[in-house]
Amino acid sequence: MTNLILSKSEENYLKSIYNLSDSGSKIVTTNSISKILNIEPASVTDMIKKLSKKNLIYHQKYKGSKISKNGIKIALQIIRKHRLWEVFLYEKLNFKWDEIHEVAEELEHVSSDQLIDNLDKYLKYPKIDPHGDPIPNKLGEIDFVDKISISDLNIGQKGIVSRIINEDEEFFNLLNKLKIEIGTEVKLIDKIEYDSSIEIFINNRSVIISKVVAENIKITKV
Amino acid sequence: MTNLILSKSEENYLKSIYNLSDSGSKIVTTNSISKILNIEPASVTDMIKKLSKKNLIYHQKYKGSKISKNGIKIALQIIRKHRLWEVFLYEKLNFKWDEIHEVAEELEHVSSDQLIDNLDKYLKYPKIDPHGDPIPNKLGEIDFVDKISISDLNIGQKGIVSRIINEDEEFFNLLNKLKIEIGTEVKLIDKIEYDSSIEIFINNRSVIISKVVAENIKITKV
DNA sequence: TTACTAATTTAGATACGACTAAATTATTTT
DNA sequence: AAAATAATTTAGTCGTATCTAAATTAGTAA
Repeated sequence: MTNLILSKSEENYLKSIYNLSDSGSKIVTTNSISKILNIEPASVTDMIKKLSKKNLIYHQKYKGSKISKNGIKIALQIIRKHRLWEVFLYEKLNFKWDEIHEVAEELEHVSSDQLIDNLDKYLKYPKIDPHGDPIPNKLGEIDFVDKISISDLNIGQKGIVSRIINEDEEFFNLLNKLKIEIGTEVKLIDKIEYDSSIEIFINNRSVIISKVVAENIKITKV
Repeated sequence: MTNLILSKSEENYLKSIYNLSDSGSKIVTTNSISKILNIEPASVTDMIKKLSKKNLIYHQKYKGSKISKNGIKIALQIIRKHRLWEVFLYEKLNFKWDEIHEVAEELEHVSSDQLIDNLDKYLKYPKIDPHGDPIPNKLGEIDFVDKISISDLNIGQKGIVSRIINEDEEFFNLLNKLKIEIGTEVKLIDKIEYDSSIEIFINNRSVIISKVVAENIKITKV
């Protein structure tokens, strides 16, 4: 039963539920789906029933939803498409880092296995998208990803920027100004208790970044 | 009033009406739209009312529909997207000539000017798609196209294959076998009155092709 | 443990884009 | 020119995906 054809809406719900569920492990509330998709809770309830009937999620009334094995499989294929298109837009069509998400949201719903497989090959089977998020392969296998932020380093420790969360332009401009990108080496110099901002050494100089910024920059320790 | 946002359905109707109208000049019947889109005439009538209200077509009850200036403009932008995606699929993703149409039908509805403009640039501003159909530019300007088929040549005259109509695999295989593609030179040797098939000289040998095949291969005289 | 609040679901409505059946108009044939 | 046929439109219905308002349930605080 893998070959259901899902509507664009169903795909969007499933993807959101997967994203909210911490790789399928957590139960997701109706409200959280409502917020992330900007759709009223009552409408979310309707769709939950639909996805439940198709065995893509399990749902307990008033308790929440959990994505099924098959649901995860399908969600990963949608995420695969999204991220491959992001690579295409970024590398081939010269889109900026903060411009790719919106267009990929549309492209991900074009359904053709041949299209995605050939695109994957054309892009030389990329492992991560331009934000550093891992791209599931054809089988739905995915490298799980660092959850360590810069602020989790101890003073004096180094890391490599591996993933940047957040799509918006302001954040993009800031990263650009600081010359922070995937692969950049950072070293934690100091934690400022007062406002939880941190001082880092990066590109041969030290800068202070706020707590929020630090949390959106994930790293691999070195 | 150029910046209407149209649904996928509206776009498909508009494109079909344009295609059936001989570049906007002819009046299009409800039935012909019904046939080409595989949608019941009653439903077509509904959509005609909608497009009429948006001034994309003019409609006279029981008489037919004519696409408006603005309708043409929008239709050409959809066709532009379709054909650019066809070039992409054919040249970059190694799709076969007969596989591109279906996927391009979906991709053409992704709406982002930046996407199409950058794709156009990436493909080096192609003038024709893999079938030889002209690609409208950003302004909607389009090179009009040869309407001469091989069978319109006189005996002994030569032409260059400029356009191949028809998407289906059988036809594709036949062209492949005969090594007919865009740019191939053909010479008319004889017209066979009995069944209107014709004998042509092509790739250093003579072959006989049926009337239907001949009509679907358009040429430029040399 | 009861009452309040927040989350969720139910009920009923709407827009879209399709359908069928029936009515109307146009066209063709006799 | 009337009758038959074909094309088109109208009327009414349906599924999808959304909404609002009201009812129900769960969780929290008194």
